[in-house]
Amino acid sequence: MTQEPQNEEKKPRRNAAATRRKILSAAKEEFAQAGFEGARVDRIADRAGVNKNMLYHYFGSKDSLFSKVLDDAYRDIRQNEAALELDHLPAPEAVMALVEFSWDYYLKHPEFIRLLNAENQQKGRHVKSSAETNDINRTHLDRMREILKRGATDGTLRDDIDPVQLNISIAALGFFYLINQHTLSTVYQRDLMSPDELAERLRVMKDTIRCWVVRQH
Amino acid sequence: MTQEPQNEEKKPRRNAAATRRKILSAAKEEFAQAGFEGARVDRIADRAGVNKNMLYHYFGSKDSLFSKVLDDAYRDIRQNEAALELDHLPAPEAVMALVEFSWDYYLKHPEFIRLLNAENQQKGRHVKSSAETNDINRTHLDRMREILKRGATDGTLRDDIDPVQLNISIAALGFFYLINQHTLSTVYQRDLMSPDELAERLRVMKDTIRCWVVRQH
DNA sequence: GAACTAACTAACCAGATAGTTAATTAATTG
DNA sequence: CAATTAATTAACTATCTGGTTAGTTAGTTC
Repeated sequence: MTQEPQNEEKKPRRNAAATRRKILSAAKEEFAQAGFEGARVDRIADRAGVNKNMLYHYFGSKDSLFSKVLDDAYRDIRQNEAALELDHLPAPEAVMALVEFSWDYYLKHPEFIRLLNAENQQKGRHVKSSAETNDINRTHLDRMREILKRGATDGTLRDDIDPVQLNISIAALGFFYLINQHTLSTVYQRDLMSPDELAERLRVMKDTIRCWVVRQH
Repeated sequence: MTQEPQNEEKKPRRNAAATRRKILSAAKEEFAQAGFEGARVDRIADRAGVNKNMLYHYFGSKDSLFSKVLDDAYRDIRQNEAALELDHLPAPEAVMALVEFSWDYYLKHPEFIRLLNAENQQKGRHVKSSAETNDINRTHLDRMREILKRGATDGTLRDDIDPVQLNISIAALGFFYLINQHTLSTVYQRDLMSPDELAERLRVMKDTIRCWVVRQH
């Protein structure tokens, strides 16, 4: 009894699942902070509190580890997005909800945009070979297509909006602001990350997108 | 006479100005391609066809060299922008001209957006200490402020548009599309860099911004 | 409880990395 | 033309890099 404490979770000295999890979490942080080339395998191991060889044991290489981190990141944002209940909303409000969602998600998960950035610096070579991520994003596009169709039919939205262009613009307005916060804050001499400025940016984004997609009467 | 050819430019074996220029040009390419951490000092020297120590002789360090490259990039885009003759245009058209300019400039100078990206990955630490870049960008903001004031006065533009937000949105819609072209093309399964798609993106950007800034009558 | 498997560790490696040193040589100047 | 200065080179260094090797040890299975 004394050997196995009962009211604490058991701490086996070996735990493959936990080790994998710790590595993935540490890798996400490190890749987001430093980019792919800037990330250091030793630093990931240190952050995870794990021997460096464990990364190679479980993931094979720095590249494969990054691919896994990226896949997980895409899955998480799309799962959260899919959890929104948009079907009962009027089409214009559904679009506004998506603008708000992507902004909130970027703010809550700053590592997401940095990982995407890192991947594009690598010319998207990891994401190209991920069938899963491709599936995930296809349904994401389909959802927007549905909303636009619904809005075009009931006359609330324009009928000539390309869902790809719209998705890109929604992401762009928030993503660019956040990823370039350092140069922008310096150049425009304003703390663009203050709560007031963040709220204002969301207002501008919604205003801009609404104006573009809503049918003018 | 035969020693110094007259109809060719002289090629002195030593040429400080030319060496500096070659280093800066090579550094711009390398930093844009690989980011700050990913860039290799040896590769810059090779590209420039110059001994590595020349970089240290003229620029002191990898960091200072990057700062210089970044400053030059900002100066170039703002100089080109300032050369536009916008005063005689109606305010809405002046805004459209600026949307078109930034898009064309990004396409013509893909290294510019990649350098900005690299700098933000470095948390903007180089640009913070560049007084010149700050000056350059202040006049860039003033120009937009003037256009908005003119448009608000003559009733063609809304009078509640923040020039900072507008500048950011204009940059965002193009910048994001281009910097993330690899993941976006994969995810949406479309070659977003084909001439047709590029033209369509400019159309969407102009449509979006016009709709937001123009006063609805 | 012996045999086996998978988790884990430590020490190591070859090549790369930013930056330095010290000497050489071409242009300039008085 | 001698002295000086600035451009240029090659060789070097200490440290870091992703990845490997070879072994040890904790759980599991039969």
